[in-house]
Amino acid sequence: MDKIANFGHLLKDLGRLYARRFEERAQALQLTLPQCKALAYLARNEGISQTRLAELAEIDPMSLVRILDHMEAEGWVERRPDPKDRRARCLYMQDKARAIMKEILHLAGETRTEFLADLSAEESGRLIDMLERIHATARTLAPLPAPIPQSALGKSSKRAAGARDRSSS
Amino acid sequence: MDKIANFGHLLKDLGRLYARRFEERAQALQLTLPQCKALAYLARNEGISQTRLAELAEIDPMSLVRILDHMEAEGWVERRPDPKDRRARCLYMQDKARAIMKEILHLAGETRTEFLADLSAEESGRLIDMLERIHATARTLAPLPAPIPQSALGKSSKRAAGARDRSSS
DNA sequence: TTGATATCGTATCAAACGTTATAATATATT
DNA sequence: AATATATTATAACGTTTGATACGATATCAA
Repeated sequence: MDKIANFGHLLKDLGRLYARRFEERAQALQLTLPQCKALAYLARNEGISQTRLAELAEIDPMSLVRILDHMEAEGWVERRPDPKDRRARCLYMQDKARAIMKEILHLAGETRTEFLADLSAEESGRLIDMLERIHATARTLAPLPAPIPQSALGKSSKRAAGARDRSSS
Repeated sequence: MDKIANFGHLLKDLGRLYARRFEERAQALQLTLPQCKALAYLARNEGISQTRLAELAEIDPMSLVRILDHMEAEGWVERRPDPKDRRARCLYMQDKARAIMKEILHLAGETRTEFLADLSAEESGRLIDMLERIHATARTLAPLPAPIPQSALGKSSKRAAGARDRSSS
């Protein structure tokens, strides 16, 4: 009936359920979905910097820091100083991580299959294709003028950019 | 290439972008997407309890409490004691909220249109239909045995159900 | 060189989310 | 009626997430 406001929630909720399900399967590995994602990209690009990995995997750099903090502490990955740039770190997988990459891909596949069970292979393909198209569209939207009704200058009164509620299911 | 682990992130990220975009549009109203969602369901069911609204809108009851706290403080909704059950509260919209329901639906429509711009009307319909099917599938998955490797009884050592990282983009 | 600006990684802080626990009240059972 | 159980709403807590700011280093311009 009011699918209108629901479109966004549908996406978000599905993302949440997918992550939860994947992590249920991966609990033996003690790895979260974002961690596995970072690992998957790192596997194909060992030696890159955090910034680069963040770009490739489209993970917020600050989030990546935290992901790596945990994975480093658990011995999955290693941060080595970059000999060319003392600011940067080069990222490497530990053997422990290499050993389970196949398992991770397997779990991801299982989870995806489970979610797409009701769709034909063709539908699944179209779905992912459409989602990617929307994502591309969505990522190029950022601007949007920002009204600024009346209090244009000087006045720094009222609710500037305040703190509102953002709760959800 | 590794769309595998990406499926979940795609959904989650789209949900995030959608909410952000909607809230950009709705900033004049100072309402978040979840708040608008709650309002939309309440509009069609004034007088219901929080539990009921949480069910209808599929919002976690605890989250709904917080959403209502804010909306009540801002004068959008009202919590009245239920004469039949002193535990419960009956929810009502304030005139202030009634006045902007159309606007909310309009903003939601705009946002949705914007996101689905690259898809034909038919594709959009199929997309939402598929997402809903997946959602239905996903919601019935909860169980999954939970391994419990060896330390079955007594032993409450090591990582019980600990705190892992969960960062993301 | 020196100084301005950009970049890399991280700390910090607030908002949001989820889980579990709890007070008050209602319902069911004996 | 008396007791046990369930339900409604909320509190309290810990974790996660996002935004901003910062220190260190690199790069560019003069």
